[in-house]
Amino acid sequence: MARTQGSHSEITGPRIRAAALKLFAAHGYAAVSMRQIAREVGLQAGALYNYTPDKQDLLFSLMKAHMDELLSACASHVTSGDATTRLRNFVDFHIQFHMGRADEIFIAYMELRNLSPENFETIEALRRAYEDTLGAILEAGLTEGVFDVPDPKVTTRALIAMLTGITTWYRPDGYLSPADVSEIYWNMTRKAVGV
Amino acid sequence: MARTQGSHSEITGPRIRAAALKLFAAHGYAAVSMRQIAREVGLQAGALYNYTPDKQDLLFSLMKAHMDELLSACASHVTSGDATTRLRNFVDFHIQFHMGRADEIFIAYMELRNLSPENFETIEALRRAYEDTLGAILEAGLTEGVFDVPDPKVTTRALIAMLTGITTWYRPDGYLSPADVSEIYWNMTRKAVGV
DNA sequence: GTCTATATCGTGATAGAC
DNA sequence: GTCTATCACGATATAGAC
Repeated sequence: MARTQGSHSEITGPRIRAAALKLFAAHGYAAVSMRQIAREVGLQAGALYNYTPDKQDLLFSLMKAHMDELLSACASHVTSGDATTRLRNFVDFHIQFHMGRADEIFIAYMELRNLSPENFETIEALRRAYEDTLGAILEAGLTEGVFDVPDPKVTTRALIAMLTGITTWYRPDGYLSPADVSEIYWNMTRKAVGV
Repeated sequence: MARTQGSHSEITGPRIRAAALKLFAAHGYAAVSMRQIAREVGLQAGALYNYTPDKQDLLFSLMKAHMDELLSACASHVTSGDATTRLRNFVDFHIQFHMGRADEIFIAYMELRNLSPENFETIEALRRAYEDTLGAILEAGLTEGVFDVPDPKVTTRALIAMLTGITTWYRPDGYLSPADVSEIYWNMTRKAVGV
C-alpha cells in the first residue's frame, strides 16, 4: 500500500497550475521564475518539467483552458430567446463568470504578448469567437428592430470592455452583491443599446 | 565648434525614454532588458545610468509623466458648463487623449504591478484623481436632476473602462475617423446615464 | 558622456542518481 | 516522480579609462 516516496502525480499537476496561475497574475509571466513556482508547490525546479515541456506551455495551457471554459459556459447560458433576453443573459453570464476568476481574466488580457506567435493565434481566435457571440446578439436585435446601435462591431467591443472592467474593482466583501452589480451593468447596457 | 565625441545629453535622455516606452509597451517591463533599451538608442548598457538611477525609476518616471499630462490636459479641456456639457467634454477628451497614446496607456494599465510599493501609491493616487473628475460630473448631473445613475462610483468605473477600451482596437487607418468614434461612444455614454 | 570590463546573481532547462 | 548538480546564458548595476 505504501506509495513510492514523493509520488503524487494526480495532485501535483493541478497544484503546479494553480501556483503558476496565482504567481503569473500577481507578478506577470516574465517576472515569475520556474524556481518560484516550484517553491510555491514545494518542489525543486527540475521536477516541474515532469508536468510541462517548458514555461511557455504552462502559460498557454492556462489561457487555453480558461478560454475553452469561457466559451462552453457561455454557450450553455446564452442559448435561446429574443435578442433582448439573450443580451440580458450574456451580461449576467459575463459578470458572474468574470467575478470569480480575477486571476484567469488578468492573465488572459495581460499576457497575450508573452505567447509565442502560434499560441497567440490560437487564443486570439477563441477571444474573437467569444466577441462574436455578443456581436451576433446585437445584429439580431437590429434585425428584430429592438436595438438602436449604429456600429455593432464597435458597440460589441465597448460593451465587453465595460463589463470586463468589473475585474479591476469588484471585491466580494464590498457593499455590492453580485446581483446588485449585475443589475447596474444590465441597466447601463440596456440603455446604451436603446432598449 | 566640434562637440566632444558622443556628447548628446540634450537628446539622449528623451531618446532613452522613448525607446523604453516603446519596448515596455511591446514586451512588458519585466521582459525588456537594459541592454535592449541601450541597443535601441545606440548606446552601451552602462551609459543608460547617466540618465536614470535604475530600471524601476525609468518605468516610474514614464508613468508619472503620463499621469501628470493626463490630469493637466483633462483639467484644461473639461472646465465649466452644466453636467451634460462637461460629460460630453470628458468623453471627447478621454477618447482623443487615449487614441494617440497607445503605448503610454498600455503601460499605465499593465505595469502597475511592477512598480515598487511607494511608486505604486503615487501613480494610484493620480489615477484616482482622474476617476474622481468623472465621478464629480456624474454627481453634479444627479444634483441637477438630469442623469439617471443608481451608483455613481460603479458607473464611473464602468464608463472609464468602456472608453479606455478603444486603445485595444482603434487603428488610425481603420474605417472610422476619430470623430466617428467619439460620436459612437458619446451616444452610448449619453444613453447609459439617461440623458 | 560613453566606453569596456567586470562583479554578482538569477534564469530556463537538462542529466543522472535514487 | 523528485532530487541534486550543473550548463550556458543573460540580467542589473558599477568601476575606471578616455
